[in-house]
Amino acid sequence: MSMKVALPVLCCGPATEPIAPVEAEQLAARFKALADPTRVAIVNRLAATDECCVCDLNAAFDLSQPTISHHLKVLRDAGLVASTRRGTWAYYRLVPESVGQLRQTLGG
Amino acid sequence: MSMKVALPVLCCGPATEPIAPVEAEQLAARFKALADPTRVAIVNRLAATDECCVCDLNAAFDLSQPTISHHLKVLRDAGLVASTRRGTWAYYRLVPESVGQLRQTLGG
DNA sequence: TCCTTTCATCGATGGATATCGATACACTAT
DNA sequence: ATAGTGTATCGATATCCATCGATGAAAGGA
Repeated sequence: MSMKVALPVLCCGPATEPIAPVEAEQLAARFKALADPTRVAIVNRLAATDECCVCDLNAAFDLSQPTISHHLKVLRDAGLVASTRRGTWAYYRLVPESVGQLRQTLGG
Repeated sequence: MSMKVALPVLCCGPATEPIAPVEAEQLAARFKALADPTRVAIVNRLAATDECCVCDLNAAFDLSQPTISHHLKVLRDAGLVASTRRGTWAYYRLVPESVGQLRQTLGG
């Protein structure tokens, strides 16, 4: 009988502690909010203008108003944007901490 | 008759040129590749170990081998990882340029 | 050659999502 | 109050995706 002790030839060692599952889900949820061209464009616009009202986004994206509202809700639920109502209009802005968390995950 | 010339009260001006649609789709496709907890964890692991064989990932993620292979394909198709076959094993590694592009999009 | 191991692909399925029209809600002005 | 406008939600539908078992392909060892 060949003892076959087979030294543990790890192809790749777990160099550092793997990411916590709950944290992976958090990050994935936020990346998913960016997994749509319209939402990428919205975030890009918000990054350039600090604040933006929905009426302007409706005009900019050749999509129905409910669809834009849906995308904004997805970004809101992910914590990537925040909204404020002033009078008739709703204004949206980025949440820098959340965006920064994603950037940091990508090796920032 | 009140002319109602309504000065163009732009809620928010388009401060800079909006992102090109084709570029938004490119970015969204890559973010979509990260829109899954398992894939976030894989990328996190690759970022820590430089190189990793599939057999190790299969052992690490409590998912079936085809499922892991599927996730690796998604990451490959998005250009976020690359693979090399050496003998029996396939080794995966990050593609730093692609990851960097995403980081830059997030305000890097 | 045959067998084993490693990895990729295929086919199916349950669940999520993007989109729209219709509708409800919130605010302003008359 | 009533009307009008800006925004959110609802309901429906077509498409996409994560997951699995089964199978195929490729490499190495007996």
